[in-house]
Amino acid sequence: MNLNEAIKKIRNFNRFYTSTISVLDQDVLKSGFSLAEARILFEIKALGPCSARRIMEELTIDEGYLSRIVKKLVIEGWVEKVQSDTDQRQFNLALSEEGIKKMKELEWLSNQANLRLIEHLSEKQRNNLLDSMTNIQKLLEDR
Amino acid sequence: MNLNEAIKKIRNFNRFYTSTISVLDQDVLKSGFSLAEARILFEIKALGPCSARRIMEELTIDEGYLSRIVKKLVIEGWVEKVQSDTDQRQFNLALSEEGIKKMKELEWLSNQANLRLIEHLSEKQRNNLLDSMTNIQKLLEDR
DNA sequence: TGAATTACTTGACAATGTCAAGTAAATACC
DNA sequence: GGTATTTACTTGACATTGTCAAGTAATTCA
Repeated sequence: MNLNEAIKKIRNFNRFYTSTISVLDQDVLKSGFSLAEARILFEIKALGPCSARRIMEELTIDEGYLSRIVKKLVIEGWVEKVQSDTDQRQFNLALSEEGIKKMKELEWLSNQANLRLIEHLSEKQRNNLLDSMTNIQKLLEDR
Repeated sequence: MNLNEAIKKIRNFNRFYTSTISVLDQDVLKSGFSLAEARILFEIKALGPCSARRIMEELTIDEGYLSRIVKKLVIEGWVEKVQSDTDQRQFNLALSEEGIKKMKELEWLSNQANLRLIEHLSEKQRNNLLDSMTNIQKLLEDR
């Protein structure tokens, strides 16, 4: 297949996969969190207690916007915010008990959605799918 | 690989591929169109002259919002809107000359972005990549 | 014919995101 | 040590994006 055909095929796959993933995301976003809120919560979960600055290094997000969202998450009880001992300008952000529970729920929803994606496959097909994913990732990841 | 591991792997791939695609989209969205505008333009391009109603069948979008965006696209000269002969409530929406040119430009940008994605691959690797994509699509598309 | 439906528009508003100025703490420089 | 600069976060003002429901005119159905 020549380059032009290849690009066409890739764009086709991109369209297909975007719509597949967006279906998966719907469940998680039924949680009542906005996309930005969810991204921030996932980041805090992934990083563990961290500063807003640290989150900004990971996520492309406006500083003021982040500040306001964190404020909201704190008010709603998902996140706890404690001024840092070593630097009083900073705050340690961490999931509250409630937040941890909620994030587990979201993980579960996401897992269910992904399960629905593959539950119709045999084990052989499933492994085949995973191989293809690994393959794509390997080919595209170091550019 | 068992189901739980499989789901984990798939979620990992989803994260990877979302971020890959979002890099691709950035170029196109530098065109100055909002996401909604771009989606509508791509839809008009794909469908050819069509009504707003027809676009709503394809895209999930609020009726009023669509109406306003079309209005804006007409004012900016990308789209032409002609009242239908057979049903005076409807309007035929089509790309203008300018719109056609602009969309070709966007296609080109998107192709370039996708090219950058694969230009480091040998022909063999490229075919391998495409095979994997075809494979994933086949396994996931009819659920 | 007139009641219901359809296609689109508009007003009011809510949610999301951006920019720049502001505050206070930490660091750098002389 | 004092002050200038930088850093971390906050806030106000505003722009963009998206939603809901009411409104208008044309069409369809009974």
